[in-house]
Amino acid sequence: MNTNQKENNIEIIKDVLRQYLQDKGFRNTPERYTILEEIYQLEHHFNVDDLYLMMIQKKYHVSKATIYNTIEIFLDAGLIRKHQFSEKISSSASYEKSYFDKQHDHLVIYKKDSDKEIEEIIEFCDPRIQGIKEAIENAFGVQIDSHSLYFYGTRKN
Amino acid sequence: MNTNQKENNIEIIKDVLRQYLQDKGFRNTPERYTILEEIYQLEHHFNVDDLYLMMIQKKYHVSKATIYNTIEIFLDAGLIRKHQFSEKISSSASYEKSYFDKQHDHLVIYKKDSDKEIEEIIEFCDPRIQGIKEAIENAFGVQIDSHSLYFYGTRKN
DNA sequence: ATGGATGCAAACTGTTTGCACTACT
DNA sequence: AGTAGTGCAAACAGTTTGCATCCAT
Repeated sequence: MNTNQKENNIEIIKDVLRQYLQDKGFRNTPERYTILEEIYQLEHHFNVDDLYLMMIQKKYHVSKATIYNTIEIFLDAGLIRKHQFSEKISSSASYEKSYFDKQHDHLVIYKKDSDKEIEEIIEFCDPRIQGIKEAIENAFGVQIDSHSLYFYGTRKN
Repeated sequence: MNTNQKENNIEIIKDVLRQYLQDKGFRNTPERYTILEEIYQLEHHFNVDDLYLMMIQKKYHVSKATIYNTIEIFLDAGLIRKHQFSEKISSSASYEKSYFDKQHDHLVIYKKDSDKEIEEIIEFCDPRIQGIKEAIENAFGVQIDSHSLYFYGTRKN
């Protein structure tokens, strides 16, 4: 993807946000667009602190409260996804931009003999999960809106 | 399952713990067995606070620190499993006894229009997940030790 | 007797909240 | 002008940690 396409994509994304804010009757604050831009420049997962520090470095004036608030909005708008990679409950949530990606799941690879230190996170997409989803919907009479699937393992030597 | 079988099961479980503690060179403290008994009397998911309050009510003298410590041991011994049902990161972890169960996954049903208030948690077991697991193992050259799969949805009306 | 395990309380961390101020609409 | 949204700091909740004491080995 070249630079022009990226710039173009950012505009699309901003339009999505603009539309969403309008539909919900929320305000068009500059902070929301700035945070969105930052997120869509990231290629990998990030957490709130990463994002906050990045923005401080770039001399943007945003508070963590606003980042948390904004992230809620982006989640609801479908612009980002939330993950909890570490099994440690007190570790922070991770996020990733989601608008241009298809839904995918994650393989968490731990370092060997390291008590759950994460070595790498690989994304994958197996269509069979759709079959399971439909089976569950039928079996229990529910409408499934989302799922999360994580595999945890270590590298074979 | 009748009462005799249950009592029998508890003895089996205690033996598993005894063996585990011995193998690891950990001590046979009464607290560990008491907490194990309490957990294995529970039919549903529980969190640390539930367990702590239950034990206080029954006049056992255990601290939360010990419960947290003990739960780590039980997890490692495979006697319990850990879950994070709520997508809210700051909500507590849930646990369940695991020794006699087969691995299963969870369907989290939210109350309609309730911003993620949980109505019910249903367990299911779809063998297709094994196929996905094996595909991932082969595709990425990893050994998968565990997985977690959650579906999130609402009841159909 | 020795040091692993416990109880207690204080510390910690990620997230949430209250409040005064700002700036969209 | 009115109020949603912001920044800041304090509060919060679940979990972890430090330390004195206890007890399994």
